[in-house]
Amino acid sequence: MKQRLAAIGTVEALPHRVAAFLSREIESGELNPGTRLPTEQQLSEKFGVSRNVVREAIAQLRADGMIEARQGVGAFVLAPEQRASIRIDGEALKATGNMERLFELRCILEAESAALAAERRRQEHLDAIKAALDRMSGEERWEEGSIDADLLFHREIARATGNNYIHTFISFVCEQIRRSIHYARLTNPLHDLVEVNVGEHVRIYEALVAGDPTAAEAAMRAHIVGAADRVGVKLPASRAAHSTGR
Amino acid sequence: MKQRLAAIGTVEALPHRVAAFLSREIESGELNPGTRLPTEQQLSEKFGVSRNVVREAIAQLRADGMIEARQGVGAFVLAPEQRASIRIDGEALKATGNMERLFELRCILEAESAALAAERRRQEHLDAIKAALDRMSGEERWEEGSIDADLLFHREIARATGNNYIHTFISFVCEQIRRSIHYARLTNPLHDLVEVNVGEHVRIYEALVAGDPTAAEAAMRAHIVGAADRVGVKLPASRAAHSTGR
DNA sequence: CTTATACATATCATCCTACAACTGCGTCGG
DNA sequence: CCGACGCAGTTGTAGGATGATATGTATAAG
Repeated sequence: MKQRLAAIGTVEALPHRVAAFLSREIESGELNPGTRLPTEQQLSEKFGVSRNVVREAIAQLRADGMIEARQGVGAFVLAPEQRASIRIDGEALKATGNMERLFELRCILEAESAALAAERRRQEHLDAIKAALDRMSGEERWEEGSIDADLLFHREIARATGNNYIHTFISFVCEQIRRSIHYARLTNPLHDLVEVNVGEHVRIYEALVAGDPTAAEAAMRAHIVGAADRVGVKLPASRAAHSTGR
Repeated sequence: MKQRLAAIGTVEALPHRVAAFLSREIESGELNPGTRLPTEQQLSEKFGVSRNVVREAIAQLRADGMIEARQGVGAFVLAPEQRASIRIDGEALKATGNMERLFELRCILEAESAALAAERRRQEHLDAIKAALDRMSGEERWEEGSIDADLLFHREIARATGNNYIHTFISFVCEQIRRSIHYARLTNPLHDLVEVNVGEHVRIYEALVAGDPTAAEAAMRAHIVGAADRVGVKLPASRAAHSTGR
């Protein structure tokens, strides 16, 4: 039996499609942890692709920790608890509503990150953050260069926390948001809001210099709510707006 | 019969080794973002493996968002900012200090998560959380079953936020921490602390039922600080301990 | 009958060759 | 000058062949 893989407009590579198919089957519970996958031979026949393609797909899933392959035996589905890594695909962000959720997550992470950074920042961190801020305010319009500087500003703050995980997560989230900005600029004229954006960043920076966690957190929350609004994302009514510190 | 040599210290699979090699080259900056990788042909000669192996290695790196392959052109190193996916390797947690950082991240995420859940939880969420709590307190000792219930408790709270990303992140972080628990139990007798653990969970649950975000956040912070301490992780002196709400 | 050895089989791991699809660039003809 | 075309190089896919490894099964020794 030959199964047709979803062939949406874009020409996604075959291995990716096979991996996505199997991944969905695993996530949805159709393939319980512990069960053995069909052999590569069977899979290649089922999907109508070469074994090479199947192998690449399985290699991906194995790298993601979803399955384990034992030579001479077969490939087995691993329980989520056994997985050694996490991966979040940027593709999934395109679904409606995900942008709001992502901004919400960003708000949580960055607000706390700003507070931690205010406590732990050293001079070198402040210098790096200041440099990004200068690059940002030097630009006339809010475009490629200044957006880079904008994101760098946030990453540098994350770095100042001294926590690599926070830095990694925030870097990732920021990059996802960069894409939405790129998209939003096509429909909205955002240029005249540069001063507002810079002003928000300056307030964050000043709080960091002062070493005031509460002020830094409040400034960051205010900024992210504003930034979300500027790209057309309405944060759900929640504590995200309560930028009153603790 | 001649005994078959047990393959102890099994060699890592070839694709994995190639991927690790290239990955190190990229991370260390020897291969700058934007540069083109050698062709698959050249790489297969360089490493003395088949092109197939090289392809699997590249497929892994591509899945990790490290490189981008364009048909007819070549494979290019992506800047960290351009990566479309995030992956955290469980192996890295073994490094000293990483456990503390992970707990810190967990504290941030879960505290806010609890607050959001207190606002948005529906009856079904409360039921699920209560079920996990009951399963946990039903156990005599803090072992496999009750730890499962413990983590389920936290995942259900994350689910109650209605934000998939939060749920995903917390699920992952929790699973990493489960391992540290398993390890910590080998050296520390933790059993007599069950009541403390359950008590902390009950307070979180009650805050959720009451729909009190501030109390939920405070209870969660207190719990995580306590949990970290019980598995031998000392959270860095920080606002993490200021469970005074906002 | 029990046990151990040898064999057969199934499966993944790797290698190999060939071709298709695509890109970039130079060439050639207008 | 310039556009159409073809060529070489590269990745993507196909399919077979062989090696490595685990598992089951039949066979022979005790």
